[in-house]
Amino acid sequence: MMDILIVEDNEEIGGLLQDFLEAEGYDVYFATSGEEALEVYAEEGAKLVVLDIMLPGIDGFGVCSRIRENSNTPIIIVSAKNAKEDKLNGLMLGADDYIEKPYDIDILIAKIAGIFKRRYSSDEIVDGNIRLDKIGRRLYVDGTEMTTTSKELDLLIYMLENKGKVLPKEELFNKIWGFDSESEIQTLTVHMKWLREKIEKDPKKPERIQTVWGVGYRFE
Amino acid sequence: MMDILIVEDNEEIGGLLQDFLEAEGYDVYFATSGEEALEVYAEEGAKLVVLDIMLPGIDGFGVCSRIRENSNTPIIIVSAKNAKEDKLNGLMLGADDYIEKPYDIDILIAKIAGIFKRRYSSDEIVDGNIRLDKIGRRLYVDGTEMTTTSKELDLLIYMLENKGKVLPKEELFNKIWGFDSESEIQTLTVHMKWLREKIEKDPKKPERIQTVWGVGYRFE
DNA sequence: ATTTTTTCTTAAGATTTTCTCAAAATGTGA
DNA sequence: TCACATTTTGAGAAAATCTTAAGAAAAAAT
Repeated sequence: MMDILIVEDNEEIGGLLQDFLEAEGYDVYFATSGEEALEVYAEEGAKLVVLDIMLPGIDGFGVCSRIRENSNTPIIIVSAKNAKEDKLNGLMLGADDYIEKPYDIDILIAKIAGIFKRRYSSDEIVDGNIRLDKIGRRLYVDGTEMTTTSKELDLLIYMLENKGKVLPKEELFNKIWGFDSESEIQTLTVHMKWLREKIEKDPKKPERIQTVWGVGYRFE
Repeated sequence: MMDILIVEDNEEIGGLLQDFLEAEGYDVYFATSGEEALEVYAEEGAKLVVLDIMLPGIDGFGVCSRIRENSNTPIIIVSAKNAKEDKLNGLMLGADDYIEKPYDIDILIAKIAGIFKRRYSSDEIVDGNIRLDKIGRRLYVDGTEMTTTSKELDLLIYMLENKGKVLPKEELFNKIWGFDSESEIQTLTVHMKWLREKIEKDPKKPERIQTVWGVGYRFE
């Protein structure tokens, strides 16, 4: 199943949008008509649909209701400015969001990211004796809850999501503290120590958070 | 396809940059206008584009979006200092990185190397009884993991990627230690010894890392 | 406003990696 | 084979990097 199905009759707009979304890491299909969209959707499905209302042939409402017939795939309706009727109808049909043309690509990307996050990002990571509830921001080790600070949890999440990779200190630091942080890189190592105390059996001999000399850390 | 396409209207800066990058071993083309860049790009393509934003005629953003239309060639945006808007726009348009003018050539080279590494080099090298995980920076010999130091691993990677070639000591040394290293070339031979101990069946009779008398080494 | 919690800084000490040196071993060409 | 050049090797020194602890600063909660 693809990530995003774009339905848009203007090839230029659709193509550009496709590029942007692919740059964000989504698997995108771009359909230029309602017919094509429904066909592709029936064939393969999609996690989210970005749907222009103004389409030749079957219009956006038609596509929306057909998709809604037997699924609750999130749909973002795109339509010309001030088409209030569109907004009403679209939302009535169960679209998840609505955006006006011409739209700010940033906002659309943010909306999409938000939907993906709410809908598809697993809220729990389980790895060995570690269970991490991302939504509730709680960490369980061997079934018992550990209190963690915000930074610790962010760090752990990032490492869990990049298990097996060597994560250079700079990368970790930039991801968690922001590339423009004023803090010292040493701060990272201090947080690592605290994390180790919480998740390692023997913090003196870390098995999960391994240090890779001269480079950074690797989560196992 | 060339390695790097530089787009920069200042001939002096661009020419200098070209020299530096060619010294790093890249195949570089230097275009002085957006038009020329797009033409050359359409003709031949490039693995990476270093793009100045301020250009006469089609500006950098234009070039960026045109290139992005049907490719995801990595793009590094170069722009005047503190032009946060440029940064935002550039990154929005799908640039992979951003660097401020005046920039440190070393940093740009590092960014480029990073992109090439992430984008165009595979994660795992398998060769005979050796398996090397570049992402995790781990070495397996006959299936069992060997601990390696950073330099050892760098050396081994370089040799694996240049299998069969005679690698002069100076070349190896410059690649791993940097041409401006203060260390003695002897250091290289010490590291070779350590590597041999890790990957050779009989380190006294090396089969993989062969000595080429008076020149350097060759990996078989 | 005060307390509590989190985050950051710092510096000493521990650890690991890297480098240097010189003797021993090996290869090369006359 | 011999003299010479180059490489290998081992041991220890030096340098770099990481860990840790303790206290200061900042942020959040009460």
